[in-house]
Amino acid sequence: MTLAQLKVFVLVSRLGSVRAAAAALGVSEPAVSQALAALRQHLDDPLISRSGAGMELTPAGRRVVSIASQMVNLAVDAEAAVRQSNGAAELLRVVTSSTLAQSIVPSLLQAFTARAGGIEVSLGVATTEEMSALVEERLADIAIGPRLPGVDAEPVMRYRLTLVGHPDLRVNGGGLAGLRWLVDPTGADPLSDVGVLLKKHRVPESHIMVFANEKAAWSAAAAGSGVAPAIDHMVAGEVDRGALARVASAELPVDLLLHISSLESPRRSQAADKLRRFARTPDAMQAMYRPDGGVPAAKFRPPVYVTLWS
Amino acid sequence: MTLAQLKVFVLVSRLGSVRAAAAALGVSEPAVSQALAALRQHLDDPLISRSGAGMELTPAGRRVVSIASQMVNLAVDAEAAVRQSNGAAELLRVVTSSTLAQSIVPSLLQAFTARAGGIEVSLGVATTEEMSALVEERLADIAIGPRLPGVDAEPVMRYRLTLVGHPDLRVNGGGLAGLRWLVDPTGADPLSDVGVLLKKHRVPESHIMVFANEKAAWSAAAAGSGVAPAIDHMVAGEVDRGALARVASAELPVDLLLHISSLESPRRSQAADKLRRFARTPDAMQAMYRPDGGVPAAKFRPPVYVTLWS
DNA sequence: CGCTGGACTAACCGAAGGGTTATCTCGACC
DNA sequence: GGTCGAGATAACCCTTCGGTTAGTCCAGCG
Repeated sequence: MTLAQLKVFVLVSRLGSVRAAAAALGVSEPAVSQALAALRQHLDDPLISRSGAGMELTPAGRRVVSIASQMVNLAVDAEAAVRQSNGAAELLRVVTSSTLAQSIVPSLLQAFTARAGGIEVSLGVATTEEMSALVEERLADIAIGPRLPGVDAEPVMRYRLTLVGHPDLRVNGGGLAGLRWLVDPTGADPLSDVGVLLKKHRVPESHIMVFANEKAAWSAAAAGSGVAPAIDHMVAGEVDRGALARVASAELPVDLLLHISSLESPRRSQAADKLRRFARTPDAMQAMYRPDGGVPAAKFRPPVYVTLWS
Repeated sequence: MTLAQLKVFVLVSRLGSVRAAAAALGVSEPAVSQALAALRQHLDDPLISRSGAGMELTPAGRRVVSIASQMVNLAVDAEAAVRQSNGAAELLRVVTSSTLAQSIVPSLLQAFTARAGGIEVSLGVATTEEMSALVEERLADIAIGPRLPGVDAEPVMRYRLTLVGHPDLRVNGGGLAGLRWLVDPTGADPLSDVGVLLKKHRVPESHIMVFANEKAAWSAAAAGSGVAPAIDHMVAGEVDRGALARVASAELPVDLLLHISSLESPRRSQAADKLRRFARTPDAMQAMYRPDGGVPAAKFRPPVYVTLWS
């Protein structure tokens, strides 16, 4: 019985599938399946098993989940305690959507670390569903994205979701469902703002193309391949250049709220608390609205693309 | 950071020495030293270091001990929870002294398991100091031996400690310190009843011979090699046969109390509670006073000699 | 009835854990 | 200032963990 196995088990039970846990952990699905098998053998109990849609915990499994969750939490505490005792930088693990990880969040975090000092930030990308599980299991300290249920979430920023496409593009009768949608991985997350929108308008899978990042989707849109959802002030430069044009419709543009979510106050780390407070300051607003991600154009920094941490 | 490493660290900090922890765990001292080194490296902190007599925790070490202790406890809980959910036998880990493990305790436990049912008992041997640490860290459920400080201890039995030797042996002027003492490993435990006695009378190390078990010490005593402390009713058979004779002195025989110790009520397992209650019944008394250990002479059962459990 | 998605199994592999014995280092202590 | 006890290290071995890819099994479904 290792801590890694316990972590896997907790995540599987929270996310309700081996695949989802594997994705959240950034490993192959057999790796998760095997860790689970090892734990099952050790405890001599199936713990969790498939049952139609989702998985079901055995009586023993139910009890083990809560204990295992505590153990994983304590492991995090232990590492944090040592760091703090030794005056080392606190570690703040932020998780956000693919879209935001490419634009708003890095500049926010950069401003934050420069301002706060003594805090080391790592950024991970996850789906909305994963964010909930990660924060609740304390595998991440802060989630930035849609409002997460079950944890302490507060709005920090209002932003406008726009649709852009080639300047000559005209939307004909079919409405949004008739267009080819060019999205980044966040668009494939059914609980993301874009995902919800696509579902609401019953855009068929065949009309959705997922690109590795938002920039790629934009350039495809600029080439006339379809329309791409974008955060308005992030795509403003392209629109000004004339490479892209906003596409108006009944649903878009729409104003949305960006939330910052973490555990409720006593259970969240000090660093998480600091970031929450910082996110409400004018400095933070300025950083988040800056279109270039806050990084001087000269030195290119590849987007942080860690799915999760060890 | 593995659970095994955490267990080692907790034990070292409780017992105040690597050697003691190694002995308690039944492994070599480098094994413990290495586990500790691995944890130190992982957490990047010395955690604990020698300082004159004993060892001293670093600030980080102090915080990690308490967290690690909780984690080890939870690991035990998890396994117990599974066993219980599945209706498997509860596991009761009893720890006692070498002497008692050869005589009184096995018959007590045998009577207990026969009576209670659904409880699986495992017996380990440890020094008095180790017993305290093991019970407090929940690496054992029950300790049987001298009264342990800091935990919930109650007397369950009165027994007489006698000194036996060859029938022709005469004690001359030198008193107890002048005799050759033939003891089992419990005699080498400075906090055991016999150990306290030896210390009190300043018996020099050179006059103490430690045998692997009490029977061996007795037979050496019967051969005239010296005197052996014994639980009176356990050695009665040998005395009746004329192989040994009681040696009277100012200090011995002496009446002592056998204690049963465990964590206080809410924190101890149900099985531990049952054993405590059983130990006060007449059936238990009868089992403990039976000289042959309750095992029919015909089928010999080797004494349980696990120092600790995995 | 075959396809497909999701969990599991098999076979393999490198890294780490955890054990041993032998040796080194260092502080306490006569 | 030897000596001794105790912790740390070195060298070595074996097992387990944790990861991969490839393939199997099975339920649901068109």
